[in-house]
Amino acid sequence: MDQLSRTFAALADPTRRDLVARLSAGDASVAELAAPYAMSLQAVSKHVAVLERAGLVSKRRDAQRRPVHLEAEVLAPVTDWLELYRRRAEDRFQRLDEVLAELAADEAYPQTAVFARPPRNTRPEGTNR
Amino acid sequence: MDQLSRTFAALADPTRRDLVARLSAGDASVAELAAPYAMSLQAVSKHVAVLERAGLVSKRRDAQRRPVHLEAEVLAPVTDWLELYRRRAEDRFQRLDEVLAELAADEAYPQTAVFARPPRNTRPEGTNR
DNA sequence: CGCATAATCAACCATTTGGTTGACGACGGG
DNA sequence: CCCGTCGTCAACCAAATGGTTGATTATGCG
Repeated sequence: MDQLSRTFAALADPTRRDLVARLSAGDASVAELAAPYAMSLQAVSKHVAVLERAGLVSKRRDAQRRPVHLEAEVLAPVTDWLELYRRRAEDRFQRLDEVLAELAADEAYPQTAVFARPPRNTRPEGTNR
Repeated sequence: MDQLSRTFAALADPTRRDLVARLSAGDASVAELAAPYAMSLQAVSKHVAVLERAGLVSKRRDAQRRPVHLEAEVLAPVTDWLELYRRRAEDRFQRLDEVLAELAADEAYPQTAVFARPPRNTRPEGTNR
């Protein structure tokens, strides 16, 4: 699994998002993290391990405790990905010449609408597994 | 499953992210979307359904075709969530008085480090399922 | 009408996921 | 030294995921 998939998957769980939220306020041990939840310590330990595999979190070593630290900078690429395609879609939506082109296309192919015009650009990123 | 989890989960798959990327360039039918992949049309249809359940995509109706349209605005809450906690972590990292407070705490509780000080704020968002 | 195309539905399968309980290893305090 | 705490490892389980094939439903074209 690629990095971006691991990160999105890690954040797709409400418990793990809550862990990230709490860790944004400061480091915490696994036991401290586990306390509020109605689930076993082992389950929380697994959640932390998922965050760690995604690079979202790291563990120090302090006696028996393993203080967990949020690596907030790895959130940036995720934001970047989201913003790239959100902006791309909105830019396209707002461009006037595009709208005019669609009108022209509607005249040329009245029954097959906009989407059916000759393909323009497909697969901006090669990302099939 | 909550909205944010559905969105993150939808984007955790490379094929689905590729679909979003391609749809950011314009609407496309399911068959058009399926063409580049080494998988069945039904599989792609399922992927589109996942995106639709997450609200990332909508389908129009045009004869037999179901042109798929990217609803880019639902990406915004995801970006907002990410930026909130990234910024919170970085702000904390940069605040000088925080650093001084940690030093003071280290003197008060020498063996139990920073993370073990009296809890400050836990659970900014109630999000355990 | 009858056929080809677009898409979904349905059943099935293998793998992953999120949780459990139980056992174990590492460490520090009395 | 021994006990209690912190954390992980291992095995297990139910449910969700990502794919398959086969059948079914709409729709437009000749």
